[in-house]
Amino acid sequence: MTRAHRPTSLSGARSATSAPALPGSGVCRLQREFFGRNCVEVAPDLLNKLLVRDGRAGRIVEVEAYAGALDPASHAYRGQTARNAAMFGPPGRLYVYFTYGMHFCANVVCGVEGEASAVLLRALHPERGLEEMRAARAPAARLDRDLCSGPGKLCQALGLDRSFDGADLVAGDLGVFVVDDGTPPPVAPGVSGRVGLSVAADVPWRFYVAGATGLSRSG
DNA sequence: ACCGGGATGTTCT
DNA sequence: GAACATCCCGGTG
Repeated sequence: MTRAHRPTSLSGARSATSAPALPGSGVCRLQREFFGRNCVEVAPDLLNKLLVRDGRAGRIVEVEAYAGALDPASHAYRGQTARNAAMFGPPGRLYVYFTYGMHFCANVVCGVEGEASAVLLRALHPERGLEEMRAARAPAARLDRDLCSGPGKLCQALGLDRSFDGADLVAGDLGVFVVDDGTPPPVAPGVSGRVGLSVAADVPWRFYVAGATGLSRSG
């Protein structure tokens, strides 16, 4: 995949500056205000943003919204626990949980503190650090399009685990943040029911970049 | 292409 | 003890 420009400032962007724009490029980190809206609004707006973790980055191509206490499918539906505590914190942080005995999944907390509104990151288009991603996903992912084509896969590819639970994406804790490189979200994103749920799966809160390579299984 | 089963361990009932 | 916001591999059409 070709890029119009290579944002060289990405790799070195490690410090917790509050400046919205990185000097010398149209690339900017998303600030807390971006996440402080309802998950159903934030979810499609996250499409085509970059999730960055140190030298690795992928473009977000598939997400799902989970609406806290109002949503039977949300981990927050039955209130706060040790596991889901990060979701009840301020927006702009990660909620990372462990599931099926071997996989991690990452959410972006949004809304307002205490609301437990979140967006599950389901698939990325790999953009940078592909060698590291391949190493992290070996031996399973044979094709690059399978590196990040699912919520568990993208966490494995970027090395996101329990230690990233609660990481602040605005400050760039542990080298993780979300970046806008000027690519707008799709005007008409794909919309469908949510994947892998036994309750409230048909709520149309899955959003994806139509036609993108590397969507998850049910994409 | 599609489907079925097993892996694996944390969390909550 | 059951459920789980999953993934991978090996079967079959």
